[in-house]
Amino acid sequence: MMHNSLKFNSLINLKLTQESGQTSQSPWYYEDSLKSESRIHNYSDVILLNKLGNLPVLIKLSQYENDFNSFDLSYDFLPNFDLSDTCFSFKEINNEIKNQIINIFNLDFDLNSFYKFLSEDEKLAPSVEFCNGLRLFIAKNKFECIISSICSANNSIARWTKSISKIRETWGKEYIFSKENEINNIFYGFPKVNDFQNFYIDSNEEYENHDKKHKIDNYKRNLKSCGVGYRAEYMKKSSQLLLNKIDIEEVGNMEYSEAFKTISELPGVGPKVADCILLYGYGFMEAFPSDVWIKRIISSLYFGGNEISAKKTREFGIDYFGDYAGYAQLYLFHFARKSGLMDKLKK
DNA sequence: ACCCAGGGTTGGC
DNA sequence: GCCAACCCTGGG
Repeated sequence: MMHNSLKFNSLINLKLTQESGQTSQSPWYYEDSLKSESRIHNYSDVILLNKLGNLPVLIKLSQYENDFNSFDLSYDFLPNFDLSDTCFSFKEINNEIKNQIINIFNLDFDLNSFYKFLSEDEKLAPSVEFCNGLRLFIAKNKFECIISSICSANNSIARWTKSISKIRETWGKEYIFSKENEINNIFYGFPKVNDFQNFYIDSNEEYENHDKKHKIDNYKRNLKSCGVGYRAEYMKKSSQLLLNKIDIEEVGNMEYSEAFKTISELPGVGPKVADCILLYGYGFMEAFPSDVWIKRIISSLYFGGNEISAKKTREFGIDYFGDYAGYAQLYLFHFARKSGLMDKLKK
């Protein structure tokens, strides 16, 4: 039972933010409910309070269908948790949860100033209405974001989201909360960098063991069983680098250009994926992930329909939008999807 | 069975 | 710097 609660007063459309297909993480568990004939959207997931000994907390966010100016949060601990066994206070826990939620949903970002900026550009102005309340959905786990972004390359949103969920369910730590009032009470974390070192990537590796039992065990450790295909090798090699060479946290302290160079060293990480990791994983607002769609949109809006390269698209975005580059990318992508502009550009 | 596309990356010239 | 080849899976 969720008895602890917090309230947030910020402009945000939770549903839109959760469902906008951002690459940082799979959407949280969704269910809707009714309260005096008003519909409520509820999203839940587990977050780890890393400043409080990685204490796992089940978070549930609730927002009325038509209220984009506030949402409620309630949370719960694992059944065997006893606060008096720890040295933490409720106040500390509340603060830490609040900080993480502010970070994940980028609540410190001034949306209204951004909307003013968009409105002053007639090409961007229409996106405000389509995307009202859309915010960045920043990863709560940077490593997950890196793997998830590698998985997204040359893949479809539906497929890579499914793969990531499967990775979590297969190797992630399981958290089982009490079932009272909650439809879903089982959640999974994301496997650690260390876990990835033991994964197989090649199906031939399974047959090195003649024992049938081992074969099954090995299959369970084969990344490809999660449908990631050839990206398995990238994931494994990248996690080796993240263990031995590149410090995940350190990248966050770098200047954007240095961070871009560093994260690009990972196999399977090209310019587009690097920018996704930096934007959705680290919150580098000046990153401008340039994929085929953004390329087409920018070409159409700012280059008279003459298709420019992805590299040039990125340079244009960084240059033209500055610190709003990441948000501009998010809004343009979503606007193009929703408005039918994408279908038009495809032809 | 075949063909194609998916919010790209890699390695070749 | 450009372009083809390419790695897989799921849907038509």
